[in-house]
Amino acid sequence: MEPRQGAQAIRRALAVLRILAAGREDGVPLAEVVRTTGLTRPTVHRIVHVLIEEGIVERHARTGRYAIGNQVPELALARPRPSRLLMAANPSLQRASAAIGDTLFLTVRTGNDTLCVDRRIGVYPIQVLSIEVGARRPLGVSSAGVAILAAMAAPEARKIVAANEKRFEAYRTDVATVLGEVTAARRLGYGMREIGLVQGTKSISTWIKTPDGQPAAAMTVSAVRTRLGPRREQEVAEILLREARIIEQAIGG
Amino acid sequence: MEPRQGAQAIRRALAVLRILAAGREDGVPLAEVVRTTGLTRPTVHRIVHVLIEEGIVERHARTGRYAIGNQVPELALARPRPSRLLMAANPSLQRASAAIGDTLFLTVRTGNDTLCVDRRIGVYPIQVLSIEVGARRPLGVSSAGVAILAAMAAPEARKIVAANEKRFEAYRTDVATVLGEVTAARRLGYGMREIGLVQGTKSISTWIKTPDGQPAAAMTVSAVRTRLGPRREQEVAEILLREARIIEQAIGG
DNA sequence: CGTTCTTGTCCATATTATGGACAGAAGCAG
DNA sequence: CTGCTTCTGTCCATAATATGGACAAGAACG
Repeated sequence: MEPRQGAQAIRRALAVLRILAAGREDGVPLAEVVRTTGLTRPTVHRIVHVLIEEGIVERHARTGRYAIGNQVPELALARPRPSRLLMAANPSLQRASAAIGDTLFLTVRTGNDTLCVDRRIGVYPIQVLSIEVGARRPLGVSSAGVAILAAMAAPEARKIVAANEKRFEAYRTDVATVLGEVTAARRLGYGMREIGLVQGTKSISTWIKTPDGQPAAAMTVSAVRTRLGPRREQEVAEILLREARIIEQAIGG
Repeated sequence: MEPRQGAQAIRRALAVLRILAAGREDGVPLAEVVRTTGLTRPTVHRIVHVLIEEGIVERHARTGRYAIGNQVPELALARPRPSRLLMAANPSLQRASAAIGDTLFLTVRTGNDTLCVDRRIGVYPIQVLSIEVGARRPLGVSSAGVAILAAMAAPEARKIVAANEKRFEAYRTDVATVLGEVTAARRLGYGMREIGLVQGTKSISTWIKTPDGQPAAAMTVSAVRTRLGPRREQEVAEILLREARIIEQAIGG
């Protein structure tokens, strides 16, 4: 049912946009877009430059990198802000942040990516602030991504991981490792990474499902590893799991 | 130099998105998109449904209308928030709002549209709140649009107004009327509408130019007409003009 | 129960997007 | 300087893609 045809160019343009979005403000060089999308260079070049003319993409004068343009947030203003999820999650994030004291993230799934949409800084003096709101990563490379994959049907998770294969090497991981972590997360009931994307950090993530059973988001605690021994890991996971269920209720009702 | 070819479909998809954006949360029926874009119905239908599959557009179950989807704000997160302009304008808006007491709007130009990006409610008990952040109109139908057109080179303004012709009738105006108001605004030094989009209101707008002389935004005061007699109009215009120059400095430096 | 509005689908056609091949620019090593 | 590698940009014959006329069916209205 999915593949409606007659719009290859539009789909490709969107694929390019998603890669550019992963580059945030700094953007992405053309060659990297070519590599990660698998399109040919003339095609990417054409798409990107048309999007520049349309104001959807910008090019940084100094670096030559391509980035999401002004007009995207302008289009986004058409939607109500803040989103349903952000409103529903707000009280839980506040409670959990107060109870745990380490940095808390809310991450959504968008296509084959995870996207950080909220961050709460805790009271403990050492905070892991590497991930900012807007950070976008291939599903699978962060503990949030692993949690979200773990909450999906195994075949779908495998499909996404396979689709992201080309992008994994930039994060020094691969399909097999990711699938291993996903399996582990299914057993545990939550996602976990002993070695976070930043050296010396550890992360714990619970998934949040929509009423129809699809995982839509993950709630993550990141801290320096020594703060998250086995005992505290258990405590933190319990808080996250409890709040995740509350958020699910808030979305559903 | 402008028209790079080989991406008709992408340009068309973006034209559709801009129309959908004008529909805000409620969205726009397909037939209206067809009318205002001038594309054929099969083409619009195909584009819109591909965009739905991609998560860029949503369809409201009850009404069948099409609206900007979840994924647009997600892509927008790639950019730093708030924007340069919003930061630069913030102190001026605060000062002007305090000094004037009526509702104040900051409106940018985006393509052939005006887009309200900030609104400040004043202290006076009767406020004109019809325009919300995110409201999008064809350039020319609001006093902000007239001001922005007045700040551009006349031929370019005429071109934009001509391009918007099809959309004017929905706002009960036409090309000749708009061009007349633009000429009047050039003489006055600011845009003005005795009859606002809402009955009984009056609006005054000053333009804000980027360092290269292109108008990028407008600052508008809207109030019930009786609040804006000739004398007060003069006062308000002076405040707006002063603050507009300050914002231009802040953008330039 | 015709009239007019809407949305959705088909498919032959030609317009459009594609990508191989070529080329220049910038960085680096010897 | 020259050769090597990496990047970005352009051309154009070709194949594949997007197009839109025609048809259809549902919804709202009088």
